[in-house]
Amino acid sequence: MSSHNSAPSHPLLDELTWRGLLHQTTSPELAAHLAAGSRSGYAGFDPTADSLTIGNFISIKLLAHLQRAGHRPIVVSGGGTGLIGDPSGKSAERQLLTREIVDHNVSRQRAIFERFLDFSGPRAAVIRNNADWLSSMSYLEMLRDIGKHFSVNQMIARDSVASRLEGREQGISYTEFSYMILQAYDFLHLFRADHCTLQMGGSDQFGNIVSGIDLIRRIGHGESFGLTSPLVTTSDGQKIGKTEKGAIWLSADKTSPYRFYQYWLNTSDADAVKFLRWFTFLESDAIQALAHALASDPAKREAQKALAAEMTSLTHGTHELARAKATSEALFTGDVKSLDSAQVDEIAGDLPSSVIDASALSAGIAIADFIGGTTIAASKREAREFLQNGAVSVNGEKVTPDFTVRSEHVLAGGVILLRRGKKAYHAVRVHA
RNA sequence: GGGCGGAUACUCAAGCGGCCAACGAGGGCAGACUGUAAAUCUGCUGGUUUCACCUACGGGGGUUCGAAUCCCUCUCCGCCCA
Repeated sequence: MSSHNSAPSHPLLDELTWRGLLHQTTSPELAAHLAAGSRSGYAGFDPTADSLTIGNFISIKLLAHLQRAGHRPIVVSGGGTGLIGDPSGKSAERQLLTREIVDHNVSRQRAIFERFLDFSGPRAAVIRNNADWLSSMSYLEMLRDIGKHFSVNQMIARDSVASRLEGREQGISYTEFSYMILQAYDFLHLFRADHCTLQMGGSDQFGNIVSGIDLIRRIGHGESFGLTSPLVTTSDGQKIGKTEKGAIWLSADKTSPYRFYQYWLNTSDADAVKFLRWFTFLESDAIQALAHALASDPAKREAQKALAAEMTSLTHGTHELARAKATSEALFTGDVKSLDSAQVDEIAGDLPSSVIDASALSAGIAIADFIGGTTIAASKREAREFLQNGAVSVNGEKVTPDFTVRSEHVLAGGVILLRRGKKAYHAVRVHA
């Protein structure tokens, strides 16, 4: 196993380098290989969920950069390996997914890739499902033709395996132990079927990538390459895209465009420029300009705004971006009373909401009771606490604990907007 | 199979008959300061009709005026001996 960080000399590698997305390559020859012709390269994705998160976005972006540099990206959905489970980076044995779930997830993820990669033209992206070649292969074939080329001595030396062998309490099953053979075989298959000569992935995939390259050298009698991106984290070492409310997904039904926009907008100063390089396709000049803007007037948050705008339009389109921006604007300026009913209705659609009967309101409801059943406060006890702290607003105006909600507080769109603290909103729809 | 130790709130981790809804740390949430940032400081972090009651310390049963704390049993986990 060897790695190289020496100066790359191909536009793709240069691009990834200045963006901070190049961790290591398997060979210094990669630049020459890319320069000599149009190549095909792939990255794999686990079908463990029916969508993808911004944690997966870096791998998607590697493929996108590859395509922009004149090569063909191949998305490999791990429909077959997903039935096994990759032990890399996992401390415990994983639960196996059923065939039905994996198939369903693979098909749902397709739609996401179509937004970031070009599926037309001479360098059209393609999607492959490794279940197509893995599931038809017999166990005997696998052992005879593939397994023969793997040394168990090397396999157990692998970090992902070694860490599981150390502690007797966790262990690793034969199934997961075999994972690396399957992934190596994927690369061989793609090498043969699609002339694919490059595999990309996160730095934790380096070992698996090298296994594939070795296998191709041994029985494919060809040369292939690997490239990894660094593990991306926030400045305080947190995983990106993990929030208390769950991961940030790339599909609107799991993370609304508004929430998506807000996630990026809330990026800390320390991370903003880094994220612009990692996640957006903005040019170096544009990012430098934003870096200067951030340094000279951080309060304006221009870098964060650009990041949020870029990511939202890229992922959900310009129409959704405009909506997310408008919603954010209205909510955070507190100026919700001047909105017309259509606008209020749209905003309410982006927020967690609940329904209340108009008749219940005519008598007036104490604010603590009103908030109790919403996402603003988990219980009435908590509601009282927030009210005591002065954390609650109704329609953009701070309220006191003795406030009573009445019919007159219903906005044009038949909605009452609640806010707790700075960022937690809830819409109550009033049913006539 | 035998011996020993353990299972406590989101996590780690005290408590070992009443002063325990349960020390402390982390996390989370809110307030102040700000910029929908970071850092810092303060408060909160089981529920309700708030100073009272209810539900909780792996499951079930028991002792006691009273148990997270003692006893029995079940489940799971760790260590040691076979």
